[in-house]
Amino acid sequence: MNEIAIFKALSDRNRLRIVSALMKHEELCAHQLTELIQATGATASRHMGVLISSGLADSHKEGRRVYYRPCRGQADLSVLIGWIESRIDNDPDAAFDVKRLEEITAYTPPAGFAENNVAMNVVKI
Amino acid sequence: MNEIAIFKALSDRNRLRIVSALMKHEELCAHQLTELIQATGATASRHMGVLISSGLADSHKEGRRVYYRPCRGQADLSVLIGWIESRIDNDPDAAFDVKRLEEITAYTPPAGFAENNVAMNVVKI
DNA sequence: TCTATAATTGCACAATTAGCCAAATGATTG
DNA sequence: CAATCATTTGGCTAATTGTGCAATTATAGA
Repeated sequence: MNEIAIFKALSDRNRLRIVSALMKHEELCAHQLTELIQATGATASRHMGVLISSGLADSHKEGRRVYYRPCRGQADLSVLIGWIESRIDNDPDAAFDVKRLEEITAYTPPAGFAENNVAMNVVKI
Repeated sequence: MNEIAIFKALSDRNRLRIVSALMKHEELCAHQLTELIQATGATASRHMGVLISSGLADSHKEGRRVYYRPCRGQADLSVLIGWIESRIDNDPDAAFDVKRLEEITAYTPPAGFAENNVAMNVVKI
């Protein structure tokens, strides 16, 4: 709907990392995204709010977790998403995120075991 | 090169108007862009600086005027530009700008006649 | 119900940004 | 040269934004 809101949403490094992550994994919970960008849950939550209100992501709640997905429903966005994807593929920083995200998602702890989440012990950047 | 800089550049209403204008006219001078966005020359100049350093526009000087062009050279950008174009086509606000830009370019005054530029007397929004 | 976990919201703060005015820089013409 | 025009840059302000901490809401389990 609003191009400016979309560009604004994509113009922050952490939000762009999140969008890229969602393009690869189709579904990630707030906690995983928080780990990815290495910020507080509050910050990640606010970033997700921006992505949702610009139409770039959707969320749904399952138990006490909130899961996010890319908003692929909108055909309008597919060209833009495709462009980002092609750029990301040549970006070494993004490659590092992809690897890290695999570690994060490899062991997604059941609710209530965040402290034992091995992904949390991965070296911080 | 840098997606974030590109999105940041595009996330401002006036810069998006300028980019859209450059897509339609291929070459516009600073004064024309200043009129389009109805700001001071200083403001327009800074916007152009952002667009140039993000790789979205080029400039070249002719006499005392500076002309700007979309940076179509980069094949990387064509998909993104195409997406913007398709969105703009359905935007009534953008349609108004197109009309107005035709008035502005209809009579491009020779250097030294800015005060008599009929386009300057067009109703301000 | 009480406790632990997950996410969001209120508040504060630092950093960035869009905008203007005024001064400076370039370029043309008398 | 001096004057004029076109654009850029310096300095400032108001508004926005990204972030963390602390408090709050919501959910699940003992």
